[in-house]
Amino acid sequence: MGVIRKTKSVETLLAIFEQNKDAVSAVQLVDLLKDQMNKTTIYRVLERLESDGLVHSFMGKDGLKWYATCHGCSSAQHIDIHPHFQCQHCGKVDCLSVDMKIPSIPNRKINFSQILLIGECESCS
Amino acid sequence: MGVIRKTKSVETLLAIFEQNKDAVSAVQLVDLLKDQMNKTTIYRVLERLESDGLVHSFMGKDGLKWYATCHGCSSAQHIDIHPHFQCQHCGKVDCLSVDMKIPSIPNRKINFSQILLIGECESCS
DNA sequence: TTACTTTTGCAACTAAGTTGCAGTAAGAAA
DNA sequence: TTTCTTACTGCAACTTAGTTGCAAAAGTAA
Repeated sequence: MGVIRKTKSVETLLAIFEQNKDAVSAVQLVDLLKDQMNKTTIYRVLERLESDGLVHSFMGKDGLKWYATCHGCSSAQHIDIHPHFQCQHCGKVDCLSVDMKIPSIPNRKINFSQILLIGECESCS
Repeated sequence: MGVIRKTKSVETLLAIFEQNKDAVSAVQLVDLLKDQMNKTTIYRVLERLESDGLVHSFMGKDGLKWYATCHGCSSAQHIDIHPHFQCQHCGKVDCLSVDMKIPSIPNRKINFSQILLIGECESCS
């Protein structure tokens, strides 16, 4: 890990994440890039980008995997844990920069969290 | 909705939820009951129980659907929204009775939330 | 260029959850 | 109790997200 080669696929995906402030689902990427690269490649590149700390992943409300760029993470640690928002109507997801206090729970060690707020986005309400 | 018949399948599932304080995944139920009822039935009964306010569902960290009994909900409204905890090692999930403040986000209407805290449970740490 | 290693494409697979339809059983009405 | 209606169930086939194994291609360092 950490030795990512700068291949065409990697550059293509990174470019998409740079342009895109919102999160992008794996499914969207597979569809978007279906003429340019194989879906297996997409899933594997995303895996590599994540383990390298360039993007982070989380689950959307329907059990699909979403990805977005990281800020201040590395392969050693994903510190950029923040809530996400998903619109019930259009399905769009984005990262929120608010920070929510994680309570401590007796007898359990909490390592990270996935907070998804669900509702209506600006264009849908 | 609201007109649930008390069939054998419904009673079987409700009995499991009564015995079980932890949440149960659909997959676990399908496996547990594979000799007693069809998986289609399980998914459909769960759907009915949820829309009737008897159980609530949410996504686990691996994108599987989990269910747990509701307290104080009805078909009209699922008020029993609380965080869940999932153990990274054994995969077990349970409902937490802490309550977390949901921030309000400009330009977005938040209807509900899915908060999953991930870490190590008592028996795994 | 050579040699080595990572990355890619392909095809086949896995697993969760869904759908359509015909048959069965709850339970209200007679 | 029997009848009738409608909800419910089982089956088989399907859909879809994501994974795996392997051979071929492309990075990279020397």
